[in-house]
Amino acid sequence: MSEEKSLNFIEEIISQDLAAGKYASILTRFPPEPNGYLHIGHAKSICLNFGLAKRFGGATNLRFDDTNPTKEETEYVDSIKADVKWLGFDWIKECYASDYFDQLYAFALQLIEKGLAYVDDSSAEEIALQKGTPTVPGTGNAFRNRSIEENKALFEAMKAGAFEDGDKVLRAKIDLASPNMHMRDPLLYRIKKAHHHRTGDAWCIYPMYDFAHGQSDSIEHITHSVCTLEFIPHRALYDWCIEQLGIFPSHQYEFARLNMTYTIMSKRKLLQLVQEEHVQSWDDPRMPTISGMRRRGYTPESIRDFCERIGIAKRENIIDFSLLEFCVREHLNKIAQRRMVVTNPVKLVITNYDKVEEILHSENNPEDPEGGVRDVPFSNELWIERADFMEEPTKKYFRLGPDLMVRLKSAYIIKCDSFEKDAAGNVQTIHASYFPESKSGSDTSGIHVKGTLHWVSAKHAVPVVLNEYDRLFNVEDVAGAEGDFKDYINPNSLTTTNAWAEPALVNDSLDARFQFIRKGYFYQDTTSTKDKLVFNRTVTLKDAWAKEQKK
RNA sequence: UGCCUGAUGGUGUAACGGUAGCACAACUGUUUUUGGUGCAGUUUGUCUAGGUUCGAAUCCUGGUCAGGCAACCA
Repeated sequence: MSEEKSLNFIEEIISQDLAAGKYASILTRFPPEPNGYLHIGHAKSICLNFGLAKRFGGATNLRFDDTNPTKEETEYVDSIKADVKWLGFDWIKECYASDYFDQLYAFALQLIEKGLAYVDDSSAEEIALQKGTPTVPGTGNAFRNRSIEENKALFEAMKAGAFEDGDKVLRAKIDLASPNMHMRDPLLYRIKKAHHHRTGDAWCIYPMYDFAHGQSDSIEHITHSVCTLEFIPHRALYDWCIEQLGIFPSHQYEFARLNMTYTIMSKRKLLQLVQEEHVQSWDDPRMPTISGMRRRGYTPESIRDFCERIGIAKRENIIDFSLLEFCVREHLNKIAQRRMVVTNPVKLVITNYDKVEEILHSENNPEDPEGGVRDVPFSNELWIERADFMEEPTKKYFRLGPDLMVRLKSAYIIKCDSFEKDAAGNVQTIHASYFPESKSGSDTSGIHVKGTLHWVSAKHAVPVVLNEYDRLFNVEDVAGAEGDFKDYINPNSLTTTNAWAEPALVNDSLDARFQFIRKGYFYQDTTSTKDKLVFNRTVTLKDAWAKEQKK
């Protein structure tokens, strides 16, 4: 822990609490509802909650906020656990709000007995109407004055299944004129005759968020309950419940959720993308989900680094996607194995190469002195990138063209002597001669060239499929843009191409990170097999030449 | 018309009454067998009007702007 780094406002609070002796140690929690897959916004919360505990010597619970059976599934529980683990965090306890249903029910009874809760027979519409508006106080109804005995009997009957969905609700009796809408007799329990993924059909009444979350925190003795800004108005109710029940005083603190350019962070909208098949699945590499990012090739380290860099504050924010890309490039640059892959090939024939073939050696990672080298076969017929040849080169073009010289990476310097075109006028074959004394590592040619090209020996090349991704949306602020967010979907977010790769890739591990030289960072897709290698582009390399060309 | 948050370069985030710093982005230059990486550097900022103070991004008052608050969702 560096003393240089300043504390964010939550760390500030915790260190003060600890210094004041308010707690012996801290306990945080990460409380997802298992109704979808985790996304990068959750990663921010995960890194915060687990990071806080780690930093201050505490622990973190993983708690599933499963109080709405109609939206939640075990599939989501499993994916959430896998994602948190993959990110590199361990919870001390795995908890479920549904484990507290008995206790929560008892709490509700306590409130009824204190005259602080009542059963209301009104419809949802009537209740909404009676709540008034932010500027007009709400009005009560006759149900508000039911006796404690009647409320108790009615609530017990609710639990016993005597009523149907929507017939009755349990509400707290607080203040119908409160300037805080959430204090205007909020709903505590509703009837839902639905199957719960964990409690099955044991219950037909389920607590609302406001009656489950704070109490769950309290039951677990969470010291610092950290959530996002939209829960600020709920805090008064959170505190009210804890106070009236006289239970462990957990405290809620709020920070601004993550927003990022060119993507969305709403579970509802992400679900829509999946259901309407704008993407293939929750773990589609274009999705901002943890599982999508994992499949795309992001490393947990880079995501943690990103979450560290964006900081924690209370103001709304929208983070440049390029910061995430910076983080993943920085990590991958250090660990990725370099390989050569040609995507849009054109044939290069070395006319004066009189050997059949030879094995050259190329470093696996110039950033890693221990990284070693690999064998790369070389022969007189190679594939190079079509974009690396220009019939009439411009001034700053450092690649191949008539009479121009370049180095073939880890091989020889060559000079273009001639080229052939097909009937359509496309360059088909390039003829070049090589300088035997310019061999990499033992170059005595004295020739200096500006450009170095990647290449693949044609007869040794193996076919691979590349999935190259672009941003999912074509506006920066998708959530803030007018109209339907789906109008801004980038129709070209996925490009799949066939390419030629050097043979080493066939024997590489499925989990290895690659940099295809001059192309970008790639990671094998979950569908990849030895017979059909499929790679996903995690992120491109920075491309100064592309920028230059745009000018 | 109410209540609650917040406002520092293009984007984030620090500075806790005492030199507005850091990162990303952008732009130079340099190194380089990846137009990658590395290295050096440049540009750009305290919402506004008053007040307190020797001194204000920071404290006070008014204003402006942005976001949130009424779901039998979390």
